[in-house]
Amino acid sequence: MDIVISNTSDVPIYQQIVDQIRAQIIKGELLSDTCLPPIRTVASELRISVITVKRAWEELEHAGLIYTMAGKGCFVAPLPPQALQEKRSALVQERLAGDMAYYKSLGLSQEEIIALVKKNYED
Amino acid sequence: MDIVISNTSDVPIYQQIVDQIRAQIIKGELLSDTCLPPIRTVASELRISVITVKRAWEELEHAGLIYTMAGKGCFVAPLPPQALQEKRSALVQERLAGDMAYYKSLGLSQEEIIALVKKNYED
Amino acid sequence: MDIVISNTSDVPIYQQIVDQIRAQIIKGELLSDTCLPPIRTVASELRISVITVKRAWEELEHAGLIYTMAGKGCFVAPLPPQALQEKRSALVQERLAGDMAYYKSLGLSQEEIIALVKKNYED
Amino acid sequence: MDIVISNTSDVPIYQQIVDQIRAQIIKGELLSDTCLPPIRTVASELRISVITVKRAWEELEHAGLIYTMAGKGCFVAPLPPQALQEKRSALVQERLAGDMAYYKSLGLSQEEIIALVKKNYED
DNA sequence: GTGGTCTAGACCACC
DNA sequence: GTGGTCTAGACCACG
Repeated sequence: MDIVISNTSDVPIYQQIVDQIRAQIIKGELLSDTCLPPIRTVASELRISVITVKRAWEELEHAGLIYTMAGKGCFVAPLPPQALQEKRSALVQERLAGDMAYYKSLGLSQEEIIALVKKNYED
Repeated sequence: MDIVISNTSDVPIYQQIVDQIRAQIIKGELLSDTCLPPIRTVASELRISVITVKRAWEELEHAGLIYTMAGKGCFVAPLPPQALQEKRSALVQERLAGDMAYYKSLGLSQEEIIALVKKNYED
Repeated sequence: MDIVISNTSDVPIYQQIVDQIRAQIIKGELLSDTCLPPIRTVASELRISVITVKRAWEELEHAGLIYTMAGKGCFVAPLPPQALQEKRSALVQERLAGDMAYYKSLGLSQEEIIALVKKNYED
Repeated sequence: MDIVISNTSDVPIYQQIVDQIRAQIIKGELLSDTCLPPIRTVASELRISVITVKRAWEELEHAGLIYTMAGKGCFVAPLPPQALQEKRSALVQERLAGDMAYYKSLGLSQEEIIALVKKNYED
């Protein structure tokens, strides 16, 4: 598990975990039916509460990205590449809408946004 | 005052107000030393508590965008265009950093992001 | 009348006026029985409300520094030099107590305070 | 928490709290990453509203002296001694300017002020 | 358990 | 009329 969390961020810890696991699944870094580590292990490695990890796992299960087998553990859901692409698009689209509204509210033109993207993408 | 708030948004009401007033000041729609409407008026128009409006006004004052004259009202701070530009850039830069990190974590290339911006800017 | 007021200060305008007139009387710059200018004149010169000036005059009268003759105007009270000295001492003493408490609460030694006074007196 | 508040003072309660906590941090009596007591606890001990304590905490956070971890509590910010010194100097300098202006307006010489400081420091 | 937000209502000081 | 402060109480999210 490659997860990095920030205690000072305003994003809830469970959300940070969800975001990272989800991204790994969508990008194919976590393959179907791969077994996720036990929540206690993750909790101790990240030095956070088991409850928080459980909350993240629940969100992922609810999103259909993982499934639970009682007593055995949690596994990456068997999703076809197409389904992963759709989920990715949905996430991107959702975020993009808010972003465009924000930048436009500050008076940025399309060209300015693109210029900024080019300038800041590598950081 | 052109303010629109959403009770269902996960963004706090006072923050929505801050964002909109700030944008109007930065874009020059609200000129220096313009008197803002009394907090009670705004509160009744938006059908929210006076306290919530006051909270927004406080944030704006703390950010140096407005100043208060007790007993008289609140006014747009006299900021030179350059200062407004700097504030705008700071806001954009701050948001952009998080955005780029998010899109890159989902595996989007620079070209994909730009294509999406072009496609969704007008909505 | 040599009065300068600041609208942005957190000190109430009427208080600013009181402070300055009081200082002038105590220092002997305004002599006994001198007639103060009409409140309307002061108000228009300072571009403030008549009510505010009246409030200041009331405070000064209450402090025994001026007296009012209905229909004629307000005059500097005839106070012996000794009384003025006492008032000055009282004002100084009152302020000094708060100041010492503040500086001590921040951990400044007597020597540090004196050094700062020497350094900043001329500004 | 060593906090003493006065209901009769003209200084707002939340400001009294801010002043005292700030002084304790600046003087090193509250060390970095120390967990402050929950706002509800402080409120009940001081017999004031939770809101008032929260207001004080907010000011301290805005000043960079403490940081908040939602759901966990508030902690003293990890500031190097140098930063604390700078904050102390800033506070002192700000107050000193007003003090010097006040004393000079009453006609006190530098020597008189120093004499008064020596005389009243111990009280 | 913690803090974050919002509400309704009150009292005060200043203009 | 204005804003400044404080109160009591509620609901929510996070851990």
